[in-house]
Amino acid sequence: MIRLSTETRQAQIKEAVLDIISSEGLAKLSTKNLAAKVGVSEGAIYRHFKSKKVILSSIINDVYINLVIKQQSVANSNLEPEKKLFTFFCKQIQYLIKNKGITILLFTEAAHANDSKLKEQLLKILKEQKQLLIQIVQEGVNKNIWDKNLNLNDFSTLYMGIPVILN
Amino acid sequence: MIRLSTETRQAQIKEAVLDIISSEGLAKLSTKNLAAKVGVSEGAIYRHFKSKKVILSSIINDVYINLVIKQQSVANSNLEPEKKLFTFFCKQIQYLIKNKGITILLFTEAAHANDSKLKEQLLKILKEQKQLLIQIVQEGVNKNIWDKNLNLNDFSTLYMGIPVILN
DNA sequence: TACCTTTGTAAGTGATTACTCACTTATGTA
DNA sequence: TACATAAGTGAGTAATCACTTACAAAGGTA
Repeated sequence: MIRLSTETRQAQIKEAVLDIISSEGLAKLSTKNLAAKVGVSEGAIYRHFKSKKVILSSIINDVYINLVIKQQSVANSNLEPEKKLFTFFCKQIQYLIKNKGITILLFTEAAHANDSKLKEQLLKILKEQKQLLIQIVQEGVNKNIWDKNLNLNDFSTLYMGIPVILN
Repeated sequence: MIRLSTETRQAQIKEAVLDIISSEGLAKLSTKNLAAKVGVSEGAIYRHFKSKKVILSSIINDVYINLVIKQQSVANSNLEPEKKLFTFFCKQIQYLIKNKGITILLFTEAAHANDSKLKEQLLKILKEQKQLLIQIVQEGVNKNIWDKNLNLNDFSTLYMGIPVILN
């Protein structure tokens, strides 16, 4: 049997989770199916993650690190607001396309609402993104690029929904 | 024991399904939990529905009858396009608010993608709604109320997503 | 009253779930 | 080479899943 480090296996497992979700649906995400996809026994999964929930939690945390942090640097950059908004949006779309299973995971897991910890993680990401959007739009309004009467909050909410609709 | 007609029980069961989904989440929608909510034994559920899938299918069919049919009559009415669009939108929002569990059911069931029959039913509803929207917007464009350069398809897709975002 | 259909229940069914455990084996280090 | 540790396995676990079945009893009809 091939033996790999915990770090490698964790990455493989998380990749397999998104693979299963996007190709077979969330309902097929059983530990048995997951282990088969990775090519190890079910027990091996539990060598690298404490529970199934922790795997999902770790994936959501990756979203924060790989997407939201980048979006933060865009929002705080020296770019013009219009360019910022465009880049912000592109980063989101690119990320969701590159990690197809994530949208399903984020929104159906929120709907299931079993685990409050996962839900909190999700809300943290959405709140952070919305705050960044408001920040960008506010800057644009201050620079007279966009209409003063624009409702920051509503606009940002709408803007965040677009990737979901597309999905 | 109290005995009620199949029609009454079916309505009770469907109501209980939406109740559980909106208050506890889709994952808690087990036949055991459902039976408890209705106040009968698990076996009684199967007196009135052949399977769990059939219950969900019946609920989705109700959406078609109670929402889409009404939206059809709005689209085909003598109202002005602007008024039509507004009424169409209101009907949708009102319905989703009144039946809170339905949005979750529709979109997470589509994400789970277990059952192709349910998925077909969903797509039929979405297609029908989109077609009605295109019809309304086309009429508005023809009457020079809205810009000719409006992309009918994209606009309709966006418009349909709004209730989802709000939800 | 006799009888049939419908609605109900209690106690199951096998399948699947997430997860555990005793045990084996590979690997880096002293 | 010896050994501790980390990685992996196979066969379990109890719990839960959707669903079934044998039987009881309510209610309408003759």
